[in-house]
Amino acid sequence: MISQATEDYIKIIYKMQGNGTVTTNSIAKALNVTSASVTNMLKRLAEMRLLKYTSYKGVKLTKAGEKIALEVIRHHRLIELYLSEIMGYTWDEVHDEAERLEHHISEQFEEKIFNMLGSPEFDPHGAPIPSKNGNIPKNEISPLTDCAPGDYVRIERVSDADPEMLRYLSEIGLVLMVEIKILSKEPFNGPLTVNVGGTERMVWDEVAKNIYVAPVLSNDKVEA
Amino acid sequence: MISQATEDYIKIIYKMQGNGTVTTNSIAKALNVTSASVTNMLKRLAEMRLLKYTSYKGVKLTKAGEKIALEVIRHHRLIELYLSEIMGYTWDEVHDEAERLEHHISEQFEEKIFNMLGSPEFDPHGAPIPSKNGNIPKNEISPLTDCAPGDYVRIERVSDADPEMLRYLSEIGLVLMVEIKILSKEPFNGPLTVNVGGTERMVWDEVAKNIYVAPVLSNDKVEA
DNA sequence: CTTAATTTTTAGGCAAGGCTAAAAAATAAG
DNA sequence: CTTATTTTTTAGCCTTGCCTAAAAATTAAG
Repeated sequence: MISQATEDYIKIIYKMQGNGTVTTNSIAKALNVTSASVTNMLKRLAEMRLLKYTSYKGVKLTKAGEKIALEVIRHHRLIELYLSEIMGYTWDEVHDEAERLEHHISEQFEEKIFNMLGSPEFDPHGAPIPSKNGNIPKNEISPLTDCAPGDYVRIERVSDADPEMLRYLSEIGLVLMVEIKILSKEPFNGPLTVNVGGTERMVWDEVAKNIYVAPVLSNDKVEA
Repeated sequence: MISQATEDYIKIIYKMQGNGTVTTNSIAKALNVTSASVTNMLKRLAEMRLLKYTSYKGVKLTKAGEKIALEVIRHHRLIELYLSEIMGYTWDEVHDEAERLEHHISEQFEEKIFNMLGSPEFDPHGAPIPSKNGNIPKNEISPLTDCAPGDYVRIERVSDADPEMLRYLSEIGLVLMVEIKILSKEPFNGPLTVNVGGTERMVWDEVAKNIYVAPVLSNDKVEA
């Protein structure tokens, strides 16, 4: 049996691999444990062949490690969607519940909710749900902070890290699939102004960096 | 935070308190650990004031211990019912899934499923679901083994201990709320014959002792 | 009432996963 | 290139829960 701690380490390492080198310290910060504990755990994970670990260098998941990461992430995101779609949770409530349940559901449970949800590809924050065999649905998105005045975009994903932020975002109407127009943008990571549902909103850096968008194509507009 | 092991001990002790003295050995057998482990754990549980423990004598839950037991049991039975009613699990599949999940759902999750299920009082095996404040719904039932020829009874509860047995019971139509007539009974714990849905069935002791029934009252019959 | 059998506890270990404090390695600065 | 700073690892310790083997207490049998 694979422990919850193991799953948590593997998952966080997988996520961090996406953006640069994974260091002992960064894992420690992400999991809120000491670096000494991390070193200790990394050795054990290496022994289990879930990752390659070179002292003082860094860490890289093996195929086996990645498989586990994807399974846990699949569980997490399916559960988030289930809580939101079927059980009436709001998008700021789902993360904490999913964080615990992801470690304890059976294959059968996973299959049931996957079917009940109609083989979904994205969770309530727009994050892709890895398929059973580890494929990750793609969608072309870029940070809202990269937009320029005049752009017409759709919100495709938001970070689920901070529930407070999620509540604020729904308050001002910045929710998934909403289309917004970029009105202005100040230099030096200054605030943007956007038009969302007819209202003009100021979106400064700390908020904007939680939001990812895709351009709305002209034929999409026609369809709508 | 209260650990899963703690919850498991408390729950099993609570259940065993119902039928006689709870001994170190009996706990060990029920949890499939050694008696030494049990002694060890009992000391810690006593320190936490979840039970009174007298060496070589026995064990008795405190109010605090009972409260925890009832919470866990409430979780377990609500989850079982949810899996069965909403997610399409069969009654032999729900126990194992609930056994893990019961330790990891939030108050919010509990409330949601409780409401989705319409404030239910009994789980899919007919076991009572303790209310939030610890009340246990009553229903007057007796073991099928106590029935006499001529009795006309309704199945109100079955033991959920053995999934195999549950599958067998549904196969032969002995499911919850079914009404059966006792046709005959042999002495010395011999088999009963019963009429279930027009079919005559033999029900011997090992099967019968999983089944609890209530007499069907004449006005119930009229209603039906 | 004494011996045998059973139950329970004690003693000592082990693995997981944490921690702190100190040592060692790597990196950055002068 | 040497010193300071930061990062990582070692060493040693702790708690939770489990184990085995042996000792002690209780219960049963003769």
